Amino acid sequence: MKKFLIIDDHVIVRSGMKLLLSEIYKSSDIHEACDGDTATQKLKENNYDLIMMDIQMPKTDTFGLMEYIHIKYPEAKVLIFSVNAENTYAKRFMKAGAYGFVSKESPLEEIIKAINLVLNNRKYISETLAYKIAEDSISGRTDNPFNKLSPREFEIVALLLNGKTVSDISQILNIQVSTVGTHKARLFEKLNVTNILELKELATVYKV
Amino acid sequence: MKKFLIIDDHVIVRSGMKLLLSEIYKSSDIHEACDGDTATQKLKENNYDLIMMDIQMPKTDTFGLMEYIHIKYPEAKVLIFSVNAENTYAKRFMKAGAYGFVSKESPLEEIIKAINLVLNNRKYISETLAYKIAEDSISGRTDNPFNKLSPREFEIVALLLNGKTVSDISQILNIQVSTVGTHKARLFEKLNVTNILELKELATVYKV
DNA sequence: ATCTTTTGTAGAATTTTTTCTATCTTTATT
DNA sequence: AATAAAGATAGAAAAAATTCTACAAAAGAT
Repeated sequence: MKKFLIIDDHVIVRSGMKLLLSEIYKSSDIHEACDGDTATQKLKENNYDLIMMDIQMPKTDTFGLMEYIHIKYPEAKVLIFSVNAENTYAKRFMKAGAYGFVSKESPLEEIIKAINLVLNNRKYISETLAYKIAEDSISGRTDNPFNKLSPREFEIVALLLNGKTVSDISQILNIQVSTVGTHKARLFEKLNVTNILELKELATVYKV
Repeated sequence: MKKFLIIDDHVIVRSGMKLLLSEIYKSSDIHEACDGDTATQKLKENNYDLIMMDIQMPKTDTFGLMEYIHIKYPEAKVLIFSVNAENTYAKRFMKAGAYGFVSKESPLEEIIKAINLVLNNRKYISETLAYKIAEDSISGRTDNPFNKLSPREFEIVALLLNGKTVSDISQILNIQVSTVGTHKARLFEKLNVTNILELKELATVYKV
């Protein structure tokens, strides 16, 4: 009897995922969480075989959640399930302990494959992503400027790109405004942009 | 026996929606389309009681599709089902002939309510959206929100959209920073945006 | 193993932006 | 013409963001 946790803010996506999981694993116990708080609550009370998580949720710092899960429950298997383009996010989440990364655009077979692999303790990334990562690491090249960012900086760009202000971010991340300011300045420097619109444009180009 | 068409590029969303519809209408015939081409194909071959459509799909001009459906099948009832913030898109789609607009973030009850209303030939929009639209039409119609701006405000949006800061603008226009600030606040209010990224998005939608 | 660089953090000072209130002008409305 | 609404402008106060400096911890390099 498998136990699943689905973390996603859209009720329809949760339903769809639930349906899919219950079709693959006839008798399974499937829980849902619509935000980070609910998720951590559920995690405290249960022991899941697989956690499916979206990385774009309004009130939740999903990268932080990923790290938290990985530290608190090192055995947990998290399969990231996202609408975002893989390239930039995937590597980071994998590094933070995720077991796999599938796009919501993926065909059903691929999603099923990913679920099965992860349940069997194997990591999953799509072929195209694997290729990209290999390519990057062979050429030692960071052609995507966002790869130059540190984890914290990346966390902050994501929030910035989401329209969050510096003080919003300082609250979300529980750090001082000046700290956010420093990160912001450094990341603008690294990305060679001077304002949020340029940042947005760059992010669009690199499908961040 | 109801006949439904779900147009969405995410297989999981389609599944979730399918599940939901089949739960409300026990015996129903539910078709899916993952893009505009498939959708028009399906529409040619079938007569649907309700069409559920996402407005954000990679390879599809969904606004064009909406207009096409409305012209070709004036009887068709389309319920827009979107992740986008309502304010910007909803009105345009409603004007183009949609019967309703729900956000994917909406709670289940609201989604169900919308589906039932539309099936009974009644239009549906959320209360907050209705309020916004009413407010708009009371104040100053002009469906392109940028037309609501005064000449000076328009001058300032243009500069803002160009990445200029408030103090840049005060210099360029030879007016006080606080004046620019006032204009900016008023124009954000009129356009119903809260930050520069939203402004940019709105400007893109309206090809400003 | 040691030195260097990068990263995460923040206090304090400074600069910039926002907000609030208010005045005068122009443009509608009756 | 009289009155009302909308627009352009700021001063002052308050809030937010940036910059500069600094330091400890982590990661990399030699």
